Amino acid sequence: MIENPSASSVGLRRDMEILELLAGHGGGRDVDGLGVSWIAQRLGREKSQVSRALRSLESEGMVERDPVTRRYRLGWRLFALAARTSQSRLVQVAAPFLRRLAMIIDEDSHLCVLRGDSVLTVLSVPSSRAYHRIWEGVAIPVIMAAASRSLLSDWDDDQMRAILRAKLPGGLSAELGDEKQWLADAAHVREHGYTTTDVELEDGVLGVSAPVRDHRGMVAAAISVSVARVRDEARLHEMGRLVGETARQLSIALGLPPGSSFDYPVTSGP
Amino acid sequence: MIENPSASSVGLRRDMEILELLAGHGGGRDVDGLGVSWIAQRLGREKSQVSRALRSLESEGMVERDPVTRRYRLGWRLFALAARTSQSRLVQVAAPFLRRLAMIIDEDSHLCVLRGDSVLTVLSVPSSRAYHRIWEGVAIPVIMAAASRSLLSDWDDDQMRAILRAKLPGGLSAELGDEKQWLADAAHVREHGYTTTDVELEDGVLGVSAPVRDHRGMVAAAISVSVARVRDEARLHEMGRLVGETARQLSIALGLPPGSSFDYPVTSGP
DNA sequence: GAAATCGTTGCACTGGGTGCAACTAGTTTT
DNA sequence: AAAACTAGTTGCACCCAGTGCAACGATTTC
Repeated sequence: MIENPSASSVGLRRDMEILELLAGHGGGRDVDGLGVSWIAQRLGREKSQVSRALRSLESEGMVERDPVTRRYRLGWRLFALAARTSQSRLVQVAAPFLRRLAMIIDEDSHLCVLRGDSVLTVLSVPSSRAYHRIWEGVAIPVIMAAASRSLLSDWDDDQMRAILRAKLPGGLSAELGDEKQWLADAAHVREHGYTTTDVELEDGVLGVSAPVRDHRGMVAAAISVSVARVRDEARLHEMGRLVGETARQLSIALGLPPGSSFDYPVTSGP
Repeated sequence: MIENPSASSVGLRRDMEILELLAGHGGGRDVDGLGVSWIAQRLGREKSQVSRALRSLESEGMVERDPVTRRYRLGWRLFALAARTSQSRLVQVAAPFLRRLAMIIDEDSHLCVLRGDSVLTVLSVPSSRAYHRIWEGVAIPVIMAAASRSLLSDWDDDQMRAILRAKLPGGLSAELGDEKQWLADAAHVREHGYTTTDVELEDGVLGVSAPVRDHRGMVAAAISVSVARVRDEARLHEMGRLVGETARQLSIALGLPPGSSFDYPVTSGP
């Protein structure tokens, strides 16, 4: 058999597929929870296998079963474990900062981290306006996230080029912006402490992001704000300065020594 | 232990033991993360077994490895799974708690969440008495909801003041109570685990509410009960204690580590 | 009440996990 | 610098746990 270098055991893979399915369908509006047969069919596995796997997962508290509908959903144990991840601490420290930021500029604010070749949003604070999609827990490819510019900002140019080329499957490269723009954006982050992404992610929305550093000065996360397209260039960069300043304060709250070489002043500039 | 009737598969049990160990020692001790041999010894298992299990877990993102120290800690996948479902799970898990509460005190009980600058009621359990308005799916402004006191209870005073001022359009401020009362109510929540709102929302009705925390300890929702105005102050606070205790138990059911700093005892007091 | 759906269980088979030991790699000791 | 020690990975033979099929009980549907 051809070995996957990062191979996972069959049992674990099956369990993870089940958990992922339960998580994915958690946002469903209809009835909540999934039945054994539905999961089995969706996964292309034996009913019996899924039934037994779920019972095991239940006995460990990873899933729980509704006593009446007999449907499964994710369990308390998973949430308890999640609370102990490194992301969890980050979120708790960052929450007040993002709330304040969202209140001031009244736009959706997100906290994103880099995981592998995806950008994971770990905290979303919606603006006061209407309903916006919650991105928490959702991972999107590096090249499609506005926050990537900040997350990758202190990578070598070569490494950045490498990940961009690897992750741009042909045709997409044109519409998603070229390397030069990425490198320029990263440079802007290094100089000014934030960057704006003029690539359209959604209609009429700009991305403003800034890097958050941990105690060692390494980029640990990024604050990303979706800004409704504005004509006023100056106002956009004023927002950028605000995002950058918030990221700087959050970095210090996370243990970045104030005044260190990484704790540079945030300046507003094109 | 002799024999668990609802037995878990061998592989899963081993994986869970590992994850639990990582969770227990990941919470900021000396150095972050655990090594293979240490885990193996602690679990009384073969090194090789632990080594392979951890590699599988890593490939699924359940754990992640520090590239330099080669130590493992809990991974982003746990966080991502939990974040995506905590919302929808809330209602399912909360339902029995609210039903029980409504049965004991025989008043309308509601579960409310904060969305943007509105308070959304996601679950309503009516009392046995006659007709009461159903609030499910209804969003009302923060300043007009009794549950807000609990939902905002661990915000900074500054942030709370900010949202109050921003959302009080002039003339309304007078009749809806002043900032001091809000801050006092929030403080009461932090100290006693619940609060009562003596501002009249409807005729002769008081609002009793308590914060529900998610696995991270953040306020995720609030239980809010409309109590027919009672003369007896002591009875009101006894109800408050009951609401607070229900919210506490619900929090734990949602994954809040029992005994954590957020899991404070609920006390009845003015 | 027949039929369909959903979930669980019994059982023979086999493939993946297990434990031992050898191995590499890094660090400290002599 | 060789030896000794620690940390982690890998090869391999054995064998038990997981697999798939099918039958079964429990509900729901028509």
